[in-house]
Amino acid sequence: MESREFKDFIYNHFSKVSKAFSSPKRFELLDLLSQSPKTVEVLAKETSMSVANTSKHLQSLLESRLVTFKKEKNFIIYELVDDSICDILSSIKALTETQMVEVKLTRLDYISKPYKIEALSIEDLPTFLEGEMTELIDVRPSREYEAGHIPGAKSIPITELKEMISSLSKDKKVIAYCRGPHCVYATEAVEYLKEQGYTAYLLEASVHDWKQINQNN
Amino acid sequence: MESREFKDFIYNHFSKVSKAFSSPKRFELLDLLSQSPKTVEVLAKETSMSVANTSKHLQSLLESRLVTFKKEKNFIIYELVDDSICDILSSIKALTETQMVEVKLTRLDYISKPYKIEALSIEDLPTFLEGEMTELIDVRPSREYEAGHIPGAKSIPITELKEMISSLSKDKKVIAYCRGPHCVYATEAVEYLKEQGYTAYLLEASVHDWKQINQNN
DNA sequence: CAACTATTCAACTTATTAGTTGAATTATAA
DNA sequence: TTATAATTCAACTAATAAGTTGAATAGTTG
Repeated sequence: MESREFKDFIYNHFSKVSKAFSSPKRFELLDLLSQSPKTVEVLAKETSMSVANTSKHLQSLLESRLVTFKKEKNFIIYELVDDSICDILSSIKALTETQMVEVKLTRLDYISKPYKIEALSIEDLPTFLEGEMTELIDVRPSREYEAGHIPGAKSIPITELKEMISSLSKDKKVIAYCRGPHCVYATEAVEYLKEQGYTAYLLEASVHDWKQINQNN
Repeated sequence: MESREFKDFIYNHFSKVSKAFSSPKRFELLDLLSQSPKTVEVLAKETSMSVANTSKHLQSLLESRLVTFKKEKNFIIYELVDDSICDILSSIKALTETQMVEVKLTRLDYISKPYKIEALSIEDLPTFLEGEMTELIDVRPSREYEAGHIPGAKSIPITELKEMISSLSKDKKVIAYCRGPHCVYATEAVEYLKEQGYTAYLLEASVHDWKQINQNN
């Protein structure tokens, strides 16, 4: 094997894996799967794609070995093969925000709502949680909560916030988090909580961010 | 702005950055630039592309803001905008090797040569360097050495190894490194040194790997 | 200024990709 | 076994990307 042939071979493979991230919808699929395993149907609904097209994307992700699936009843449940994919997703997101300022601005703009929302970073969390006067809530779908959550967090899916709000005490500060800074569930939750007279904060971090920082303990 | 519209906007941008990595030649360009800034001509030669095509790829990298350039005389020198790009490159390489076994096998196969070569990992390095009986050599082009190298390493570009070999003592163990495990310069160097009767080892790591491990000191 | 060099642009061909729709497959449950 | 629900396949269209060649531009040096 010639040197050039060898290089072409390996760079072809590197780029094949990179291609998995290079379509907006496929990136979104991987991002959703980084929260928890999901069925084709759920993925199609969340990404606003046809089921057929979702399936096709999943096939291509299978081919580049970034996802696997398991069967359960007559559902096929897809999941990421490796946690390092989450790291790659978040490095690319971070790079995008630093290099393409418009993305950061759009996000901040989209998140700023009539009620001023105060955002905490993951480093602030421990000090906030000290003392019993705060409550941490995870507003993602319950499946994602079950697949992994920040210790001490209570599951209140955004879809059920209205019904479950009474379980939260107005004497406590409420901290809401969701899939990460590019997901709007937590923003919506904080907005609603403030409207209802709660003291609420946004945690701008994902479970994955939390894990990365706390992997040593 | 609607929720779907917002998602489409940000995922479009994430994928735009990812697209930079998704062509084999562009990945190779980024990989070369991760070693040191380079001119269009050098990049074209190293990747076996026409200058026009190289330029076009560089334009697209400029557009996705992964590279910048500076002018020097009538040369245009491209460089990466951010060190985090190196991290992304190496995560993708690592993921590719774990998921696509054929890549790892091909690399190991390509590297195995008539002379059995012993490969050291970056963690082994400090113990090997203790005592004055080893010599660490950097066999990349001198420009890349100048842009950054492992402390204590001596620059002996692979192209000049024949002439410079006399500067190495046969009483010392020689450790050679290059751009990383997917670059063959160090392998070729070790092979040649062994033929000439030296005790030589391959360091399977890049300067970037070294920096990552030693960033705290 | 003229000659030269490095780089980019423009026009074009070929190949690849995203997405649609409707039919086919597969597994479960009645 | 049949009906049903989940998923995939196949055929097609429209859009995008990679690469080639040759001309254009811009900056340097004699």
